[in-house]
Amino acid sequence: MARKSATGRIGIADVAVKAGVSHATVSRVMNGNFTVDPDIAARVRAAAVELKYQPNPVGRSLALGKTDTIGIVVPDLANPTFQAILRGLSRAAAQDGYRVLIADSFEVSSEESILAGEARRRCDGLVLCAPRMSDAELEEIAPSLHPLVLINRTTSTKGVPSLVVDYGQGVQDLAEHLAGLGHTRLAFLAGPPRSASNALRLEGLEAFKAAHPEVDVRMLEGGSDFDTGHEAVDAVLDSGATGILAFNDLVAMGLLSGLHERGLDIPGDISITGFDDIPFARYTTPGLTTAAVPITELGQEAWQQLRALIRKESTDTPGSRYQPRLEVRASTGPAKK
Amino acid sequence: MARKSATGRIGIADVAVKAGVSHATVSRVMNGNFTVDPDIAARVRAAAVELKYQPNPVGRSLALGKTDTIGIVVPDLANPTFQAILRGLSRAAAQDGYRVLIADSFEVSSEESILAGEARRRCDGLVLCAPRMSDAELEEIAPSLHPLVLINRTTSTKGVPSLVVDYGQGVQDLAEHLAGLGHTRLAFLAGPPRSASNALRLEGLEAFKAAHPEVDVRMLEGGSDFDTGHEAVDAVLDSGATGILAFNDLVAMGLLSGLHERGLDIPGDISITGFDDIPFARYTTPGLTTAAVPITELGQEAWQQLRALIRKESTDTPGSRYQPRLEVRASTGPAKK
DNA sequence: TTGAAAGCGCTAACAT
DNA sequence: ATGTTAGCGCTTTCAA
Repeated sequence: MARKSATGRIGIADVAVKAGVSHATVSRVMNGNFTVDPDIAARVRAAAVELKYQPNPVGRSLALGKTDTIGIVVPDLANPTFQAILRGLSRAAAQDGYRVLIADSFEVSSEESILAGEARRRCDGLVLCAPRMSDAELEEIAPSLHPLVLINRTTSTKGVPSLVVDYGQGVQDLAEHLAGLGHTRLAFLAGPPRSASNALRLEGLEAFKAAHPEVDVRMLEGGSDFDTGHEAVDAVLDSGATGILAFNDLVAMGLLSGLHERGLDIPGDISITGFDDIPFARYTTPGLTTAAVPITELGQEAWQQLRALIRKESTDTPGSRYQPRLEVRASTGPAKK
Repeated sequence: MARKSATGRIGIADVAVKAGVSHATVSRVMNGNFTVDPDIAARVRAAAVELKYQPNPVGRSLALGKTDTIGIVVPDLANPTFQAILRGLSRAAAQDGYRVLIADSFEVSSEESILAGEARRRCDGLVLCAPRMSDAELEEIAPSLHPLVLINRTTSTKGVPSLVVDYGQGVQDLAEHLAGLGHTRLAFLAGPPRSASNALRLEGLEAFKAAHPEVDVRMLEGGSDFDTGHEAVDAVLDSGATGILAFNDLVAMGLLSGLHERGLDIPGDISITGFDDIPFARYTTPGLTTAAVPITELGQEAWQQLRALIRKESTDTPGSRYQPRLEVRASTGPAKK
């Protein structure tokens, strides 16, 4: 047996012995260094194949100071939006030979900075997805997280690109759509209080209210998942609103289900809008009117930005802004007279 | 500034200098070794805090021979089933201080063993999710992947627990349900050819056919995603079947949508069943009859098994078998006369 | 072209 | 109780 190293696995030393060279030479061959004599290189390669030798990435990482891994921290892995971002990120990173380490904060904002720090130390860069932490906290830890890319959040820290979706515009478009259908009493079923994208939606609604003083817009507390919508039925009915802007598609779907259980007709009695246009939004009953966000692209773009930072190529890219697209389906209709 | 180490980050040596002790003592303090004098320990801790020192996990991993990270390789990160498994796994592992590295093979079976090997080398253990590779290949690489847990796949290699869903029984239950509604012409819209869970479904259908010679069961080629179902409309109509067993919920939803576009009534004209009971299955039009799989539990259980292997606690756990539960909704109804 | 040796940041056995 | 030293597995200077 050729198992010599302490870990019990085949190490570079085993190959060196088998090929009758120093481990430095094995390293050169494994890394495609052409200063090695072809014959010796062949011998080394043969030995490596025979022993099924694969370099230990941890040793490599320590020597090279890089891990070829990036981290992503998300508030909730159950959320299709974050799943899509993760997918886009993973796919793009894989094409450049990078792997992705995930960290789910389960919406516990106090855990985020710890998770982010831990993930970052194991990785070459980090994507922070819709962090719930305060601006102050974000600003404090951002420098120690560099290279860092932010999604749906901005910071004044230099060199941290932000990819943000213009939720404010999206929600305005949806509200305009409802107003255009004759709705004069709207209600916004809000998202997690610490969510920056929720704050952007609120800003958008303020702009809408300013432009449409004739429309009454109520604010309802909420969350980001299906249950939130389902549990909001009473609050929605009490509000007397005929057009409901749900925080996102999941909340809208929960609400839809809850209202159906009460025997209400959508959109006959009440119109509902979502946000995100997750793949399932078109298969609800009725299909969900929503604002479509090119979310997988966002994950890909996050990698592009992060890669540039890792390669120290850019310091000047502030990030990108994405415009949602109004997607009208059957969950919205004319207001009841 | 206290930045001495080559990487530019604060290292154990910086803390040692600041506290006026050796780096070994710093290591002891950081690892909670009580043989250190309380006063000195306090001094070290103060220095660590002041310098914002955090041990480098790569150095630690190399010294300890463990990474506190596990890997998971999935055939398709866009598939809600694998997302749910990932979520359950990540959540359970996080509670024990482990992180998860993901690898998406994008249904390219030839990539799987490479991805698995790479992931495994960076991690302390691996979860291989519904691998598409051949039995021979799986058996060949399984030993080098240990500690390894398999999901929806079995192998004869010893010490590799398998968590499998009894898709055969589930599909039988669904077929029985359709037969009970009077359907005598069924069609199975199959999954990816290399999918072991597809093979299990086929076995289940054989058992069903043996028990119900009066029922005709056609086999249709397919896949695992929404598009597969959508594109199968012609094949489904040509088959003349009135009861369609889709490979999973996604395929069923795609088919549902395609049939609606052709003006067919579900379940009036054709009954459809899915598989998995993903969260969205109840929000389609009509709600999808399906076989519910406790998928998040599966991810959790995968971690329990993997943890036992990592801790070398078990060699005798063969794994677990999960029974799907028939979930009757509105997408199935009496056969047309 | 190759080997010896240093070093990546850390832990742990050993010595004091 | 603490410091010195030897690894962990690898890459990379520096000599030869």
